[in-house]
Amino acid sequence: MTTHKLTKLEMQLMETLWTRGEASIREMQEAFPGKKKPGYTTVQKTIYRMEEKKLVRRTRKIGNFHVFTATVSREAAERRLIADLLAMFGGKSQPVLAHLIGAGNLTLEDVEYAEKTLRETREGKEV
Amino acid sequence: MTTHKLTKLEMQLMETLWTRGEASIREMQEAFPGKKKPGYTTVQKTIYRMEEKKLVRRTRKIGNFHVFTATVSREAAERRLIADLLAMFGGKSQPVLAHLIGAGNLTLEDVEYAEKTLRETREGKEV
DNA sequence: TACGCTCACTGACACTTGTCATAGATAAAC
DNA sequence: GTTTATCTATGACAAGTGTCAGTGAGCGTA
Repeated sequence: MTTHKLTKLEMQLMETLWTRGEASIREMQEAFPGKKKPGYTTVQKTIYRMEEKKLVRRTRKIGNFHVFTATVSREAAERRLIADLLAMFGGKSQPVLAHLIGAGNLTLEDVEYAEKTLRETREGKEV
Repeated sequence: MTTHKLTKLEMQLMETLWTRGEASIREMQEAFPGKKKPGYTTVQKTIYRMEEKKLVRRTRKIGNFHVFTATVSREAAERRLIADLLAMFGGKSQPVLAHLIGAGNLTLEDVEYAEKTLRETREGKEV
């Protein structure tokens, strides 16, 4: 159940795989967000290592190159990141929430929605 | 303004410094949470490195040993962790919030409080 | 004062990660 | 079929981190 903890670079590569379903090394490198794309071989090496860690898998070969797919879900990877962050906060979510609000990019609507969800879950449990 | 990103071990050592104000190597090692305390020299080495990174400072010497203090605030360190996590989520807080709720250790009260805070902030801005 | 315990400091090691460089294979174009 | 461009695959390196081991210094007590 417990997946590896992904680094930022790994997450960015996975992003392409998660949204497209599959991609080649070159595609992942060119789809890289932001200005600073890593070199081709950097992406390649990283993907190879992710392959050893069973995070991705090469599914087929088109002409000269391989096509990769993610073998862990975005949900699982993200969950792992959150779990690790929470561990840093002694397991308490509240301070994390406070920081998210402090960061400023959490709207009132987001929180209202979260509250509604929580309330429904609680009611569901109480029944 | 941008502090170093602290590791889990570093955060746990800082925890002692933040709550007590100051501590010796031995104190930090013994105050370590959980079952698996790192060895004395491990803590020592880590603190020395944190000293080089200007995260802690030795303030005084009692008898044989040194007493350390944090030179970065808990707020700043935590903010940095959140910022880095958010970067992994493409800068979007909402999915993080969703995971926090999914993790289950975020109470309805926490969210209600957060909502109130947000609402007040918004009203403050609109006035 | 001499012994023993604790601490300081340094060096070393294994792993992980991001980064290149290079050599060999292969497909595509002429 | 030979050339050219693109991949593959492997090796190397510098940082950063967690972990120990060993050596030397200082304090306290008998």
